[in-house]
Amino acid sequence: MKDGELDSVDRHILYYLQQDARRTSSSDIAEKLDLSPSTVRTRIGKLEASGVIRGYHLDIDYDLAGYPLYTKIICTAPITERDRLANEARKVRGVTAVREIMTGKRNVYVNAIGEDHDDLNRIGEELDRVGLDVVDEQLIRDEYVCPYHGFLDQEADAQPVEGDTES
Amino acid sequence: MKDGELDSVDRHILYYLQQDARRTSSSDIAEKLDLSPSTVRTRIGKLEASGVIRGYHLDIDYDLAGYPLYTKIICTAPITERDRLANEARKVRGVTAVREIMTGKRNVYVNAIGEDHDDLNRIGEELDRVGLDVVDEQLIRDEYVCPYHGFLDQEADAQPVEGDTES
DNA sequence: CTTGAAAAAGCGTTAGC
DNA sequence: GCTAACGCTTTTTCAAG
Repeated sequence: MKDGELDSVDRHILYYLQQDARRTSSSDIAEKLDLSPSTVRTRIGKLEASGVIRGYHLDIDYDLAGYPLYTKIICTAPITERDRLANEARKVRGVTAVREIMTGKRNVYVNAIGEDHDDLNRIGEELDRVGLDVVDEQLIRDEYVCPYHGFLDQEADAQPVEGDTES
Repeated sequence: MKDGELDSVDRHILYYLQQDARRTSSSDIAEKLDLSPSTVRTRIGKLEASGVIRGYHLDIDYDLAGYPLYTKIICTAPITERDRLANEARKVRGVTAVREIMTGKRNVYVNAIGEDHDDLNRIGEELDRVGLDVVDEQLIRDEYVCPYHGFLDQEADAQPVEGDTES
């Protein structure tokens, strides 16, 4: 599938899947879009095959789950190595996300969970051993993931979402 | 449910759901854990009710989807307002994630998708209007989400996969 | 926590518009 | 590319042990 070739149907499918990727079936989406379940199933299959949909993940409240040491580790990597090092970072036990930043010295962000302070130290050391230069580390107090609203009304605007009437 | 009261079964369930939250059924997990599907379903229900599982999200390759302007906006908020402002930031169109950092001046991280550069400017302005002080903004080149391996062998290590090697 | 039934829902495939 | 319909598989629900 070609890049950026999502039509309105695709975007709506992504939107609805974002809400509840586990319990929203093709039939549910088909109903909302006035399409047949087959069509939605085919579309989802293509979105997965093309790589637009990379997977379906859990949103976990790590704090509630008993892991209070959720941290953001900011690193520096040489541009030529950034890609490789970011990939190495993913393998470090405790790491939950890696983001590569286009420019600047703080160009690799690693989210990680430590079971205790020793474990946090270990993660930092392993990142260092990989070749990443740890320049900062901060406790994440809270994290909210939001669905991207742009899938809904990117071309047709002025479609207010419920919520601006909140008190 | 009480905090940090996850037992081995709960953690394994979280682990398997992390892999593919959409297509991993209770039965699949039950089979891997040598439990009945009912048990797994009950556990998942409790994890959801307790808030440990906050939701099931899509992992989207925004670049492939035709949204190349995936950015990280770093903001400063007064500690006393941080919580409220972070919540406001979630409502800004284009925002896909908000992270509150415990300490420091760079204490609110916002991930957002802009449709074009004007759109990025709008997002920055809206964050500013909300009361957040934008101190930095960077293009995210790539993002990888990883399952937290700690769910598997947090107390007993060197155990690659779940095994019923219990004596 | 498990079993075992019935009921429901999803899915893949086909053929056809 | 979308729809419809078939049959099959799977999951869920709900009883009870």
